[in-house]
Amino acid sequence: MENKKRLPEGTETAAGDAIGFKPLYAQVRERLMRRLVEGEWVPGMLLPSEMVLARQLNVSQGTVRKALDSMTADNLLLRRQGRGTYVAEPEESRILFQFFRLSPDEGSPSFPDSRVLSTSAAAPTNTEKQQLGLDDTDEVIRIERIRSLAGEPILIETLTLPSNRFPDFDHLTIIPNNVYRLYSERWGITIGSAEERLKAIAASARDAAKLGCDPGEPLLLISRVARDLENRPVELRWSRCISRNIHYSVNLR
Amino acid sequence: MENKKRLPEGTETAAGDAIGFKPLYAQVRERLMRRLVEGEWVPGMLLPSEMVLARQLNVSQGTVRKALDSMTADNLLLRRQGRGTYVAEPEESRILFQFFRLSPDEGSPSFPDSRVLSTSAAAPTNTEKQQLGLDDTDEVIRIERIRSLAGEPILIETLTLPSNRFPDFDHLTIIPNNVYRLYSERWGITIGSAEERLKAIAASARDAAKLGCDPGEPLLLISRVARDLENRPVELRWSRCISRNIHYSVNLR
DNA sequence: CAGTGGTCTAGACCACGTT
DNA sequence: ACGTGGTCTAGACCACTGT
Repeated sequence: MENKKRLPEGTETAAGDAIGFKPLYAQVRERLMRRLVEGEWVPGMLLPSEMVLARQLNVSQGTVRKALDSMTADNLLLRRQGRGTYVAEPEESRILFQFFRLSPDEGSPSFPDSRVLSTSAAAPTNTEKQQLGLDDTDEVIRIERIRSLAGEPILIETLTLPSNRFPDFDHLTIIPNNVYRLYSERWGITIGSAEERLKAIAASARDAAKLGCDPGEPLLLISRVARDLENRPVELRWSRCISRNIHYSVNLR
Repeated sequence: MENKKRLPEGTETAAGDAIGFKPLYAQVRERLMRRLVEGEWVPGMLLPSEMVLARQLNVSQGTVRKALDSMTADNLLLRRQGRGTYVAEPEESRILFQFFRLSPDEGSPSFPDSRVLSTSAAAPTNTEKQQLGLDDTDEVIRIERIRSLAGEPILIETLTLPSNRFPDFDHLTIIPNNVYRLYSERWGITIGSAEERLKAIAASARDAAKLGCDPGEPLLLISRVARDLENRPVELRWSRCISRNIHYSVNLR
């Protein structure tokens, strides 16, 4: 029963290096992540079984399992007993659960409709440059849309995308409701995480007109930075929401 | 190498019962949770080592580890290599990280001061009865306080507690800033989780006066239901926050 | 040094889903 | 019947901590 030595491959350092060692399962996770990022495995695909991966990577099944479990915890994979391990898909139900935190005060959450007001290309603002990691030569795409629940407009939002990550965006004839599925299918960009900041603001005259509420009415402002699997920011989102009959929910554990 | 049969103890059912089996590690977790809930293990205490627990419970070390890992993931325990496993304490730094999601727009988050405006006992409202699971004979304690960051009042909040879970609350001379530590030390109640709902509202005349802002100014309303280790609701919190220079942050993963 | 949790392996059986 | 992931065990070595 030979015991494999820890050899962080690709990161050769001096022999006496006392720090910076990664557990084997973390190295396995990184290898599997690379296969996801590079598009070798696409959403919906069935992965090789644990035993096969273990032989491929020359580690034990238990170590592969620990890596797969960690990726499953991050909603990147889906495991089903008796069937296998699949690459997670950006379906509405999962997006709804993972990235959409608004629910009606009475009743269960559902995915809102959306109507695009405008799409345009522009030079990024300073904030956009900073949050998306762009420089002066870069360009962004801005999309403004209104989203409704049960026919009632509930929020107006602006999406900002870096043009270089979304080539030919302007060739699109329609922009679907579920943009994360679009990012995945059209450009192979998987949204893996996001940070949101919430504030209460007064409705601007413009937003009020679009939403059909009074100017100055309190709106919930949700600012999102969404990141891809390599943790690079790929979308800014700035939603202004009428929270009269709707709330944003958070679980603290 | 005998293989232990799964015998969900304490839940005897018909022999042919095909459903409702719990994995061993989940049963171990429940046993350990009972020792926490019943106060055998108190915050800060060093738990027996994995090997000792494994012998006590007649399972392998790996199974104990899976239970301990799961409790550590829920912030109930703290594990330190070389030292041991400790019961988590409600210190400010942990509360700040786990239960306090407000940060200044510029700078790092910190725990706000608080000044109590009033404490009173009363009959619960219908909402309170429903959310705390009380009936007509029960009574609640209400605390209203203002919290400040860097001298600036940022929010006013109302706490509602069921009197029967907090006997002699009115004997308290002072109510400390960190009430979760108070709940733990005085009544042995550990807050394990909470749900929050956020909305944007207009400041009432009364809140505006107390906070020193304009009536009608948009405020972030945060409604919290906090639960103990047995998942029973033990605190309602209704915070109205000036979010001009402050935001509520959420990570979506 | 001894003791702790952290990692890794190997092999077994179980529950589930497909064939 | 077969292959999958899920659970459980046992034993080994490593890294960290305090003596």
